Amino acid sequence: MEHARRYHHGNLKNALVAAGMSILETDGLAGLSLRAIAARVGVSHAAPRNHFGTLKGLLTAIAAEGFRRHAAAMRAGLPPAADRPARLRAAMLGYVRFAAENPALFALMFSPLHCSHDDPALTSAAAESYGVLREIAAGLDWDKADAPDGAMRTEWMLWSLAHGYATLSQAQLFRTKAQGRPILDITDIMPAFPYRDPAGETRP
Amino acid sequence: MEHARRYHHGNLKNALVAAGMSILETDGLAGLSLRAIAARVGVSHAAPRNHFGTLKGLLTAIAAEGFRRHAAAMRAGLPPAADRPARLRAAMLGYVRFAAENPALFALMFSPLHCSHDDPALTSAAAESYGVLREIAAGLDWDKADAPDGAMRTEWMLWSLAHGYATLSQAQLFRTKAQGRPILDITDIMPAFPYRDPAGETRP
DNA sequence: TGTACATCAGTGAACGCGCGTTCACTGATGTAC
DNA sequence: TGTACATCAGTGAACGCGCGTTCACTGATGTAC
Repeated sequence: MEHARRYHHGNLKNALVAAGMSILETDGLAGLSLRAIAARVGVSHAAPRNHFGTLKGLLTAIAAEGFRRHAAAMRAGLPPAADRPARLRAAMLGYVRFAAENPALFALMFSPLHCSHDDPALTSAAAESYGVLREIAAGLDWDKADAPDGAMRTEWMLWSLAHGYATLSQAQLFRTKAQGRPILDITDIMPAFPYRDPAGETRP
Repeated sequence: MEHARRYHHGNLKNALVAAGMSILETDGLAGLSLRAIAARVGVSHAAPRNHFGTLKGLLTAIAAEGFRRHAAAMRAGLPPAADRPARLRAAMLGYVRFAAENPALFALMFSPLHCSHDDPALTSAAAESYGVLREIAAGLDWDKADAPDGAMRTEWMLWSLAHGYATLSQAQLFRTKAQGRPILDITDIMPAFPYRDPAGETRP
């Protein structure tokens, strides 16, 4: 079979999302137009409508895939469950590394201008990322761990730290003037939270 | 004098920045075009060129003004210097409140797509905000305070926490599913850092 | 196994829009003498 | 105090572009009988 151009693509929906990812890598968020995505796949720019309705729908699907990869990236480097402080560090590093390696995708994922954050597929994909930190956060000891919604506070605290660090280092606004070198990684600004229950080796 | 439309505006540079602010409030970041800004002032859309060169120059100036207001907002609610833990809380709350009240401006300020983060005027305005946290961070005690670049780590840690929280709460992606209510404010996710040197009342 | 037909997933042309930039120009301002 | 002139800060028209959407259409697929 000659692999000839067929009228029906067969897997256009996924292909469009993949093309979007590829454009984000090469041209950044500014180049991510409906026409550019369709062209990358080699399809009429009216075609995406059948699968995503509007541009925002397509961008939202790309962002959702971004969250899935984000979660996977965080999980990828996790050491065995026994050493929980090491797992915490690895997850935070994974969060930041993903943002650094996929800046445009990362920006898209959190941009309400580009995608619909109330889309169920997007929120459930985002929950995958969230879930990683939720696991990590369980049993972590600090002064607000016993307050109402303690577990939720812990998750938010870690998430905010990672997200803020990732965003700010990308903006490159706040490097030290004195020596012009940035802080090396996020673990340098993480308080040393001990874990307290069963499995924990404790000293981070 | 009839206040007639004069050929020369007299204060166009500032007027354009102010118009930009106003558009950000009413129409958001998506509505912030050169033509829209010029129209708001009542001037030809070629006029801004004389003062800002390109659109990006104008947006950068708006972002710089944003940082100045951001710094002012953080300083506004600060209690007297004696109660340092209270000052810390107030500064962090101010950071987040500013972002919540000016979401579009806040997004612009940190968007490399829209403004030039290497512009000297912008970085120096940003340093004003940074300076507030630097003050607050001095003398704060935690386990990395004595590490190399301890002061810088402290600033970054606070800044990341505030920025991450501000951004994530705007995205509205990560509210608790269980009860659907968000964490109330950033102090709920701040570790209780004591201060340790002279003026500190210590217990936060 | 064949045929009719509904449905689906594409095409390609056209629409209208708002955008940032450029350009020749003109009105106003300020300075030198 | 008056005049010439350079400089500055606007105008408005035109340019060309890429955008998302719409629409009538057509080729392919799948299902009923």
